[in-house]
Amino acid sequence: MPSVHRGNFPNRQTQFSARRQKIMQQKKSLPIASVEKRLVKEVRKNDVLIIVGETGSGKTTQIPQFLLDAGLCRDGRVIGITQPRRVAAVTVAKRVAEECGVELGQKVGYSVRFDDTTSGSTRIKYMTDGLLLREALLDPYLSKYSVIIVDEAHERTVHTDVLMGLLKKVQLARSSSVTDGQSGRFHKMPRHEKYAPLKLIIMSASLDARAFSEYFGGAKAVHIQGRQFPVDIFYTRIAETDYLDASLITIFQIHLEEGPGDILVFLTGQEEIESVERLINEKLPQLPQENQKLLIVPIFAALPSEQQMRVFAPAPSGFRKVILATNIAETSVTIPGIKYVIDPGFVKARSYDPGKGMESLIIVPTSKSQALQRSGRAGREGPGKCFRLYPEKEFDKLEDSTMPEIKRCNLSNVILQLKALGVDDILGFDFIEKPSRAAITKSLEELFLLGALTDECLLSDPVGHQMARLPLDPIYSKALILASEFNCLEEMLITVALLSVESIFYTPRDKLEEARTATKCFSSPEGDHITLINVYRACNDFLEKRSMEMGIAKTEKVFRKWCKENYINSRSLRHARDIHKQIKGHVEQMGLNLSSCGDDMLQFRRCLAASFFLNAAVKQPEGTYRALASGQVVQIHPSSVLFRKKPECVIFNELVQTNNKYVRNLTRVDYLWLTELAPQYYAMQN
DNA sequence: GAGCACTGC
Repeated sequence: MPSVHRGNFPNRQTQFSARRQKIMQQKKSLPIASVEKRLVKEVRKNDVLIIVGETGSGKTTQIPQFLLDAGLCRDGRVIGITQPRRVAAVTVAKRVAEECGVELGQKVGYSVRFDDTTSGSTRIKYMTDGLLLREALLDPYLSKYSVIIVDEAHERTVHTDVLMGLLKKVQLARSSSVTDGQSGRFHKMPRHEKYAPLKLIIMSASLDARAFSEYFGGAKAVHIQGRQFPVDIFYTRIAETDYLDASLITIFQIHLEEGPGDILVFLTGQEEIESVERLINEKLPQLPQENQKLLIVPIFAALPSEQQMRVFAPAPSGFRKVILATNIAETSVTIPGIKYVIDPGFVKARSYDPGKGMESLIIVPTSKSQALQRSGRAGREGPGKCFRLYPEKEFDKLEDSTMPEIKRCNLSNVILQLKALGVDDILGFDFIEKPSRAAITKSLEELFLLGALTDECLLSDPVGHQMARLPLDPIYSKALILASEFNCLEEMLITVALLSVESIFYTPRDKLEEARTATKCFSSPEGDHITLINVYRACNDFLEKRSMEMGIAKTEKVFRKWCKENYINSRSLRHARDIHKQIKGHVEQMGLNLSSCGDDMLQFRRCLAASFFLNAAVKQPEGTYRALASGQVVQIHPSSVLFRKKPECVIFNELVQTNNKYVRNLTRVDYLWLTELAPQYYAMQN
């Protein structure tokens, strides 16, 4: 740079202090700043406090700082703040470290799976709720925390719900004034002076704090004002029969009649998004030339991240951006520039049928709070408008809030963790909302069949305890334990890592043939599990050969290139590699026998049969399959390498209901292996 | 010959 220009740039020191000044100003202007004293007083006075704070109140970043300044971290103890999502934990921690003027990982840090920045001097610790649950397995009293703040509690994720039940117990066990023998495992341990009382703060964005307050014995609730711009809500006069068509019309109506500002449309899935995108692009040329400046940007979780990033780029000058999004834009991703929201009122949600042991995704109406959350996305930067594509009287009929996830999912993992935490009576556990008896019984039964529970329904030793230690689906944890006996733990580690992530195969519709040719060289005639291992090892071999020649940064680039060339989703494969590394560490610590079966894939397939005997299916004369455990008639999913082969007997990992009932991720096995390797179960069946 | 909202350990 020519030296004459140098004087025109502020030096780093001035830049730094200018930024700090701006941060301090922003901090002071937050609605929460004026109630610091009152909040601290309430926290001191109440063991449990519910804080209702609307979007933009600053509760997540400010309250931990208030409490630290007020001296709640004395004796080296920590304020823990849980978040349902990793990104939130990471970004908020970075922001707060900056506000405090400290290096991340010192006074302020975060800890999420695969990424822990905390140190001995960390006093404000942001983390995911699932991680705190794991910590409780090692430290049942959560003894290093003086305060635990559960943020975004209104989202009611499984982890948040279990955590609240657990924290209630921990608080009771740590309070010196209470003497009871009803607090699960805690009564087995002597109450000790070193466990100072634990303060709990439950933070929620939903206006209704009643459920939380009642759950915590009538806990005090305080409200904090948010900073949200007004959003006008519009309804249709009559019910729409086709909400995709209605969305399309509304997009064009806004585009032609309303002022500048981007549009966010909430659709239920990839297919709908792609079809609306196609329809817009078909209609666009029919508009007058000057009205054709619309930029369509899709976003959903399965989209490769480079394409996801397109939503953050501003539209070219004169263009209006239309974002077609799934629920990802409701909470996980905040998109700037949105002034108009179109909400057809539907969402794709998971549901679980304990009778059939089957999860499925179904399209259902949103709840009121979800509709509110969606409309709020139009008022982040200025006043906005939200178009709900249903009549107002339909809104009144919606459920107030979405059914908590814990009532819609398989509970095996939850129950295994609770058992490991010393909660033996699952039906009697104080859930904020109790799952159905049928769902609890079904999962208890499954855990029993996997050998995790004894006849008395207690955690078995060592199998049950080992399974609970592994952060995996219980059936995969069991597979690892068995694999060490079958001498194929190396193969099984790769398999369960890959089964734990989204599909690693990336097949864009327009390049179907190329993708197929690319992945063909990995496929095994025995089934999908060995095919997955082949991909994983091919990638490893490639990287090993290359990494001798280059550094880490370059390896990363080469990794992405390899994935792209082979039509592999690099995000999924990286995730699987992280899981593989983490679980490998766990099984080594547990002293399992880390051996390989080499080329003896028969041995590995026998191990698969022994592990997944609950998920076996046999071919029927018509060519369909019968799942042995539930008796359901299923088909092989077309993505399987066994789709055409149709072997007599298979084990599978997933049974999903879409247009048909499909099984996915399968391997060919011998029916006789099942009766040999799981005789208790197959004798019972016959 | 299909189609998979979103998180998380």
